[in-house]
Amino acid sequence: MTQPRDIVADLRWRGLLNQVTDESIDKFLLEKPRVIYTGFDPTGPSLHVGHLVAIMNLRRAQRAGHRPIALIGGATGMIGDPSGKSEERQLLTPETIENNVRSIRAQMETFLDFDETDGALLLNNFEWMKDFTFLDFLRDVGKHFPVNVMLTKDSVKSRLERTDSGLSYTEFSYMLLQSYDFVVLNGRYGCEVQFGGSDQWGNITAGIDLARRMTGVQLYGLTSKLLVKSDGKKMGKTESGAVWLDARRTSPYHFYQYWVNVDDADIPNVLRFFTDLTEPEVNDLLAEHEKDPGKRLPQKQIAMELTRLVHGAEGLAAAEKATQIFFGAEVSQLSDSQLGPIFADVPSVEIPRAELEAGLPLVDALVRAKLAGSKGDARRTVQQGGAYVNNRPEGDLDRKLSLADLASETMIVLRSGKKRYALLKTV
RNA sequence: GGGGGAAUUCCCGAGCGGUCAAAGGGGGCAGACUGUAAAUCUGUUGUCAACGACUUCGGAGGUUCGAAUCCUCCUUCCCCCA
Repeated sequence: MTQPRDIVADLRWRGLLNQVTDESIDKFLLEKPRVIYTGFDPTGPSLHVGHLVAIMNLRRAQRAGHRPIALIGGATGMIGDPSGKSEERQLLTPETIENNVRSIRAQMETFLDFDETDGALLLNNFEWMKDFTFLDFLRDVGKHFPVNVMLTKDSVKSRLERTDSGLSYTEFSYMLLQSYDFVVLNGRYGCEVQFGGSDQWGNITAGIDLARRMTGVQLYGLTSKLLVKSDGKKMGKTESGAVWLDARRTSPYHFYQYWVNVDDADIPNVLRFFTDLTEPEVNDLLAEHEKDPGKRLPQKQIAMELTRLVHGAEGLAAAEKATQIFFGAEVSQLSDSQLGPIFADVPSVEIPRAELEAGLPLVDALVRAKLAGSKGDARRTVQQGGAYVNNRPEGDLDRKLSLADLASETMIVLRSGKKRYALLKTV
């Protein structure tokens, strides 16, 4: 049995370490390979950037020599975790959850190695919760939970202190389910450590308490910091919503662009939190950036690393290709074979060739391509000099697009402002 | 159960019976400066066949030449007393 590398030290230099349930956890994890789990509730149809740190931590644990378990909360997802939530959650239907579980399962496989013996495990707590009767649960699990202790947990307390939204018995019970998961995973798979975000502290310690009461074992927990951007917003949120890991929801191009556009102020944290780069590599990049910020080396590195990890080499190539074409010089004399692959990847619209032959007003084209919310909006963009056709600025309100504007056999590149692109394809 | 207050555009928030498509701020979009960054400055921000027209101020009616502004009922929320 090989000795694992120091995962706790790794998390510490990355600035990810928030709290540990026992200071000796680093020794515990150095002694021999351990089984570590993190839970993911299938509240959405896909994982998003908000989940990424937790996933990366499991990945780091695996690379350090441990065995990670990604637990999908098919059961807990039906209840809704009150931790960090200010209001009662809307319950999801079982069908929705089932669908979510399925797609999350697929995504998880790109981050962890499930193949080798003792490789990562992907489990669903619905498996052991589904046949657990309410009476049995109350007798076997509930009995070990003193309500007065539960009431002191921050996740519960903060909700009770609010006058405008209470806490239902259902959500109150969430903690019991997650605690029981830990006990089950320990019993079945020898799992002894739980990782989670800082909002999971209460649930993790509750699980450790439960295990001690039910089986007498000593389990460990570790929470990581949540990354908040310099502007105080959550990482991975854009105006239009979450940045998903599912290529159908957030295309590799957009995913890549999201990271290229990370604020300078957030660069150090993003490098440490989201990439596998080592401490010297990170320091080098930061030093380079300091010398010549204009090159935006770290941004490009981050975008490259993460796009490759999430969307594979092909996804990265597509994203880079699109970036290259768009952010290069004037676009012309391209071929469909060059533009084709990125067509699906950036916002695109198809228009009948006849319309273009007849002369399609630029203003209409901008609206059709969703680069403008209305014709008035489109007019404004044009008037203010923010409209581009094939990267050439167009300030004429009456400008009509014609066949002569095609950048390739069938496509025109539209752009609004500095970096919002769309493709127009004739059919 | 009784009494009082509120609901305005993406959000917060001002709003006199006509001069209200509705102050101001935030956010968004675009321009300048840059580095596809931040900060800053500028313009813009209901819709359209656009010097005009149409649709908006919780909902439904009404008063009036004219209503976001007044009246009635309804819905929702907040506060005070029981």
